[in-house]
Amino acid sequence: MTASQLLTPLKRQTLSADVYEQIKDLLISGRLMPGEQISLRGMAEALGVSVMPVREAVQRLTAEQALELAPNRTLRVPQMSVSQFREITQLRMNLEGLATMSAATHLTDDELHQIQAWHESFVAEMNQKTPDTARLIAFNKELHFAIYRGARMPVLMQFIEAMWLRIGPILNYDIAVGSSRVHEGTALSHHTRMFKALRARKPEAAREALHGDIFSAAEFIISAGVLVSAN
Amino acid sequence: MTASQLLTPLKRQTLSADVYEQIKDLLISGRLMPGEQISLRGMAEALGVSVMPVREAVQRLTAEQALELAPNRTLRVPQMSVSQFREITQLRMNLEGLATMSAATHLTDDELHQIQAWHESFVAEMNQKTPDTARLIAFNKELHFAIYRGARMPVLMQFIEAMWLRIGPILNYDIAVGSSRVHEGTALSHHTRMFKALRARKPEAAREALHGDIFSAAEFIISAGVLVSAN
DNA sequence: CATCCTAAATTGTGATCACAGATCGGATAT
DNA sequence: ATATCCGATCTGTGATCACAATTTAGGATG
Repeated sequence: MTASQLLTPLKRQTLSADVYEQIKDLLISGRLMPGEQISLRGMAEALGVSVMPVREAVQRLTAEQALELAPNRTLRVPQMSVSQFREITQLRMNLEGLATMSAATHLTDDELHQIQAWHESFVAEMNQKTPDTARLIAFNKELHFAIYRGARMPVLMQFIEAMWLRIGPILNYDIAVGSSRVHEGTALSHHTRMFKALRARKPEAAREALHGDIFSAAEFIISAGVLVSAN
Repeated sequence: MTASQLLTPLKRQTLSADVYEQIKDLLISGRLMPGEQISLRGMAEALGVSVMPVREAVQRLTAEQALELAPNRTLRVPQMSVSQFREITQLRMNLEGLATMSAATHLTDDELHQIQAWHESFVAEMNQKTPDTARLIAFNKELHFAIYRGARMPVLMQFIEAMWLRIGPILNYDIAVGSSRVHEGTALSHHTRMFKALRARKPEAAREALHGDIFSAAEFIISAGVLVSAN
């Protein structure tokens, strides 16, 4: 084996893809608030590139409705209405439920251990005196996606990512307001039930636990009143 | 009402969106074959615009996996493997089934009549001595999407369109090879059952008819051998 | 002190040029 | 006649400029 084979390429092939991943991360981890404005030139300057790569990245995110072009020709993170959120919640229960059931029958032992590791990281952070909400969000995401990857359904995976991309900013708004202690306590029990069902290879039980997780989180978000009324 | 309100805008706001719709139509109606190569400059010249709008349109289609960038830096319509097609078929049954059930309870009478009109157009074309396959494909698409629009679920609608965009070229390859008489005969009975169930406001029955439609079409495509073996 | 109007700055969109990598073609050598 | 090499051409990607539409700032006027 030569030395060059040991190296992992430092730079991505295209700047556009790189910029896309960065903005996507900002959105999915919730560091961009709904309604916040984005500027092509501002982004380009902040990233040290020309506007071209930013344009293509933003174009793609706009296509995925993760960003929107206001009639005033300004880009911004879209607001979300209650009905939109309800629809996405219904689709999440359906699609992520399907992925979870498939994962229950396809997961390898290694993958199961990886999932357990993320679950334990989540629990550990919860037990801190002052849990870091950003880390909780991240661990929660890794836990869920580790499961979905085990479904062996790449197209489904893409749809799930698209939904998370759109609800990411909402989750942020939630933690920005603070106080989601109650919900996170219930999230824990759902995660535990889900993991045990996956380990026991029980698809229906795993899906039911997931449904409980998604549903309780959605109820919390809706009751928090961070969503706009009409479209 | 002034005269200007009667006019429908001839030109779209952005050329990019216009180009995107055109290429999307080419793909979804199946006039681009899997493996066929695309060139930015070629497309731009054919459409009479510069490469910029084509770049953004193609970028978006690549993100939706309706086009792919080969390692040789050439753009082409992706091939589809049997496993990919099977996954999309499963997701179609799930998502389009969900849309159909929702439509069964939300459809207005006007929308129901519109669906009937598309159905009858399909039947009429079938009864021609030499049915135009392109028209059959178009009527079939309009019929299905008229139903899905009635579901009142825009996010779901977007996912369904993304799936049709990816299987469009396969449908073409099918009709290009010719001879899908048998399948279309069965498609007709499924459509009739589906329409009657919708008119009777029976969600489960409508979904079952749709499942039959999708499943039989998928079986035909797979047995036709137009899909590649591995990824 | 409030209001209106004008000019400067900022927005996304489109066109053009430059560039590196890959492909294809033709000529040369064996 | 066949293989090989080298240059012309084509590919997508990135940067820069131009433009129209919009917003914003500021000054003049009531």
